[in-house]
Amino acid sequence: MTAQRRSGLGTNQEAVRRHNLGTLLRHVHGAGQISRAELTSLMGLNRSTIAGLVGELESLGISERATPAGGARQGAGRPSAGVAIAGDGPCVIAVDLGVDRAVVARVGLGGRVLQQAQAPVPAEGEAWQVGASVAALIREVVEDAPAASPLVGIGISVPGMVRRSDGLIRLAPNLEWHDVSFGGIVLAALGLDVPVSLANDADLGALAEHTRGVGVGIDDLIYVSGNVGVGAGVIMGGHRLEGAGGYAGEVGHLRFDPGGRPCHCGNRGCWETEVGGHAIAEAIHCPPDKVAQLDEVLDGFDSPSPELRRTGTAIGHGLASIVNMFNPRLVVLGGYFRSLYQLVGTDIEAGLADRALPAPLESVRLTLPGLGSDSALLGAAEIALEPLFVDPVAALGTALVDVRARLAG
Amino acid sequence: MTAQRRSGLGTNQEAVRRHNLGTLLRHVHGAGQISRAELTSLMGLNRSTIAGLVGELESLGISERATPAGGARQGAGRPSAGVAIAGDGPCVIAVDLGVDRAVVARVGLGGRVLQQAQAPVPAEGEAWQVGASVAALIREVVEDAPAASPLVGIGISVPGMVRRSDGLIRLAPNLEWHDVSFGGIVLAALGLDVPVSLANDADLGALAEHTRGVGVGIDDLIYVSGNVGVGAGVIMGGHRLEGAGGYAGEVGHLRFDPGGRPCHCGNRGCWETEVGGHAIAEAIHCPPDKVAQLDEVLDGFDSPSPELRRTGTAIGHGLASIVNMFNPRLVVLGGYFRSLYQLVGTDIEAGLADRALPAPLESVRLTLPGLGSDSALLGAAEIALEPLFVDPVAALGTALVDVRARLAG
DNA sequence: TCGTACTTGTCCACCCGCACAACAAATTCT
DNA sequence: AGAATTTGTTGTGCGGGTGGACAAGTACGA
Repeated sequence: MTAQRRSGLGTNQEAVRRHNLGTLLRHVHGAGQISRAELTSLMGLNRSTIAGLVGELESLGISERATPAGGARQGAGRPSAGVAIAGDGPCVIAVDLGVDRAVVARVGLGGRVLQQAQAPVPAEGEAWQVGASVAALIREVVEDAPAASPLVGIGISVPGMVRRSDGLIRLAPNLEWHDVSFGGIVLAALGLDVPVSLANDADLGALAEHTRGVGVGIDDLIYVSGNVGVGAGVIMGGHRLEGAGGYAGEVGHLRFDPGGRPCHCGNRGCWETEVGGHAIAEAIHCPPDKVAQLDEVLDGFDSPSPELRRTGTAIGHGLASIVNMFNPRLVVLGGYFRSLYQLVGTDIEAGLADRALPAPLESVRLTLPGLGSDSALLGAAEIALEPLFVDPVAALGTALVDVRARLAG
Repeated sequence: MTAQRRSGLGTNQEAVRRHNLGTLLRHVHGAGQISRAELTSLMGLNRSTIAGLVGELESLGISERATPAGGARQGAGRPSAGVAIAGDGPCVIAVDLGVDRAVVARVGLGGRVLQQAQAPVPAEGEAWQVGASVAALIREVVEDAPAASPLVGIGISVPGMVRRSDGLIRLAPNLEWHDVSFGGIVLAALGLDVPVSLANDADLGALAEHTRGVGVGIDDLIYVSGNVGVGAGVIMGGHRLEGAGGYAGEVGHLRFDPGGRPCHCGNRGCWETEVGGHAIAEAIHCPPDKVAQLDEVLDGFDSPSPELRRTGTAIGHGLASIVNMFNPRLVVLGGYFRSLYQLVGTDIEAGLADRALPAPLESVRLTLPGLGSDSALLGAAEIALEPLFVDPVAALGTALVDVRARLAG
């Protein structure tokens, strides 16, 4: 839902104002704090126009005037006034639903995590149980929220396939969920009605890394996440690749070896059967019930075993297909691929270099996430914040004020 | 480059006018002929605004008033005046560079092919030879062009990987070209200086099918082209997927069978080694020198042989990986896949259904191109026309008037 | 220490472009 | 033929970005 699709519509002047106000807020959000002078050059608008927009943002209670960034002051001239996120400005709830635990945070503009809480998720938990657990965490997290701070929405990261039209969880294999309307469940448990956005964890990882991680300024990147299942979030040309239903990026089921092991999807030799959590757990003789904590197990290794090195090569070979398909500038390795990259990075790189075409290979770089294990959580915050950048006024109109009181009552 | 990437810029009112004029022209271009009433509802602007824009288009010599579309007239009320492409309106040169022949056309707005010519391309021809040949075809094609019709640019479809930053042909395996600046070569042979755009043939096929083929109104589609090599053009969310360097869509080198045949790319068992032109030619015992005319050979078959059916299944299996990755709504089978789809379509469909994930599978459809074998040519015209839709006034400013005279002199 | 140069914020008039309303024109329906 | 309907045309109004003039605030140099 990044840049809304105005497929062929004209632009009237009201839309201009909306767009400019939203874009300005996006810049403030991206930088956390920014001077009006920088905004004028970034947006290519006149000083007076920026002044008007900043004034509107302030009167909406979103931003506030900041002292001219005391630090690096360069050149002569009057210092430019800073625009900063207001202390009790709008916020969102971000939920990272993992296979074994849920993390919930209240996040403000600028990606600031204001409160955070987490709880284990019972294995094979019913959706409504998990929903109740998440709702409890949300109550906890808004406990200290200032009454003036409006809640714009809730963003939820899901380890599975999410239909983009309505946020239905079509399939979350490792939660054993089919067609679950988790957004509705959480809202019902809270007794609230705010906009809820759900998306795949890898998609959100990509979004977060693009907005405030290693991918800032890089418009073609892929976030490959190893989390029991293997998935990818793709950003191309600065936009999220969603696909017709929202299921794009299912790289775990790329054909890898037609003679390979059977996959839970019904096929044989999917990439996931080689580099997925269960395959790796088996390779390093890790008990199956600890697959969810595979990254911690892997972090315990200090030297790569031959099995792990083979896995690294397989990761590289799979990445080669991905790189050939998408030609990204950056591939971010998330989930337990993080740990693996630190252990057998050279094997991954070698496997990639061996199988990728020269042209896409020369411009691609592998890297670790810049946000550690918070990528998906912060990505969930981003999609919930998104409406603010499309139309700040409208988004604040539908936002919820004094959430704490409403949840108490 | 559909909606240009104003990455974070603001919109001033000059940009509004540009955008609206360009969008209006895009609609006229898409429909060929359209009424002002339709334009008002499509663009969501006021009648009078549309009137102003249409007036500007007419005074630029791009469009002209048309009688109210004599045909289906519905409802009461004054009939709406039509907007049609002007007879001597702007045009472009489209070049479809094939492995064995080059097709050149002069194409006007609305995708109308005004003149066309073609010539064989010598096997292993040097780039400058091919360039001279193409230049001759261009001269031929502008022979009868009205002097008033400005030439906006040249678009060239290339069977290979094209760098998007400058249009350099990095690799065209079946022409045996490496790092060829074909655009410059053609311009030099013509002694002209007009904007030249180059792109991969599959990318352009996707673009053309999306603009005026079977993919009209479908924003997530893939055009898979079998043309000696196998490539794909991807349109997602209505935008071309280009990738960092412009090489996205190299599906021919997806890993298909690690124990398979060696591929010219240096690997083993790429999809192309199973379903590429040479593999198919071998399977049906077609002499290697007729690979370029494989579609004609295939059209000679009236019943599918077991070898072809196996190939069909392999195509389906490969498409499954593509569908899992991109989740398109439509997959268009171009090149000799057209002939194959007519022969062994059920095997292709079965192979796809067998291997794709349920969620992406349920919304995807396979189909033949709506533009036959002209997809790439018309796509080349589209990229050449593209600047007109971004800023008609500027594009006409750089256009070349009275091309015929200039080429003669 | 003071003056100059430079950059930015603020205020103003101005212009551009879209919206809106009123009227005229053209066609269908009754 | 007249009513209803839809659209083109025209003039006015308004929103919003632009640009200039001036003030404010800082750095640099004498």
